[in-house]
Amino acid sequence: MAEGAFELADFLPYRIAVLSERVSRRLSLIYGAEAGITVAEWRVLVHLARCHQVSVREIHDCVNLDKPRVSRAVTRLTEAGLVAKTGSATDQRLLSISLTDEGHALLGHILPRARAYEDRLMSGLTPAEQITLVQIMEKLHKVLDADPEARPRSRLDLPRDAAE
Amino acid sequence: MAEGAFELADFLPYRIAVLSERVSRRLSLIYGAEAGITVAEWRVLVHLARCHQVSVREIHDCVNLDKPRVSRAVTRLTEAGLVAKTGSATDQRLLSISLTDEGHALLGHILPRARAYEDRLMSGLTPAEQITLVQIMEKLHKVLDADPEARPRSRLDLPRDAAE
DNA sequence: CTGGTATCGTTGCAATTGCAACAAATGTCA
DNA sequence: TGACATTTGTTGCAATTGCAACGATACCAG
Repeated sequence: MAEGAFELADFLPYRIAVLSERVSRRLSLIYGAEAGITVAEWRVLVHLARCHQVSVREIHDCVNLDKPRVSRAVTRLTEAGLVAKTGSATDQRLLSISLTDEGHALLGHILPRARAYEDRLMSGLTPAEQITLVQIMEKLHKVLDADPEARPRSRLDLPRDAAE
Repeated sequence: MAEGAFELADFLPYRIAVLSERVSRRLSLIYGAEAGITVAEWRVLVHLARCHQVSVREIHDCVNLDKPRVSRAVTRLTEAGLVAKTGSATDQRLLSISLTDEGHALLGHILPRARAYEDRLMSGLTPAEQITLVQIMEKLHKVLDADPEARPRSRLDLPRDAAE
């Protein structure tokens, strides 16, 4: 029985990967069709909407993209006029990246649709289930946090709202 | 308030993607270090352990990999001696792909570790939560099943054990 | 200052990916 | 039978990816 049938379809990492890819691909239709935006560019834009003046490294730390990916995404977004990058005055190494008006406008278009998509997903769950899902995902993260072999989490992905 | 801060870290598709990538990367250390196996090759091997004589298309249908990916994975696995591909007698187009003894041996090594990893993940959840997680993921899939824009699910990923 | 070290953003490069085109084999229908 | 569509597995190719190395700037100890 040690090698009882191994059901890939029941294997939790596989299940999560399949769901994740399906959810992501559907989402990418929204920002991909609306503007030729990739997932990296999407994450950068969204992050900039919140943190208005940030460096490449800060983005890298916050949205689960490696530095080269952020760098190239920012380059493309700059060429597309959605983002402006200016050198920091105090530290010549740093870039100060921010949304342009055009970038804000684009997000104004896309964010509502992204929210609507999330709402549609959520609508399949009861409010209790919505909370439970987040809690369970957090517990899985906790297991990985305790695993020295696992890649650490981005700072911003840690639970934030817990009572201090 | 229509543009109340959009928290990427609270956005469900992002959350799922981050967790999925973290879980997958940790898993890939197991089959990647054990043998230079990629995720595509891993899925093909596992599928072959269950379905002993299958074609490329069948694998493609079952493990959420596109045909070229399966084809190349099978090629590499064949070169590595883990898999044998023979032409079908009845239909010259079809390949009949199966594990070699060496492939079985490798899986004998890796599967217990994969199971142990899954168990470790699961150990962070109560038994009730384990069931709930699967149910919730299934509900999210259901939402996507109803969405004509979403990519359809693989046959094998549909819930199977439901009472007929 | 000055040499060594760390940080920042970029670039190179090999490998992977996704998608479409493709040849070969089979099926279909007159 | 013979033209046409379908299916199967592979290949081409452009684009993306992950990782390491790099130049440039800033920090720091003596």
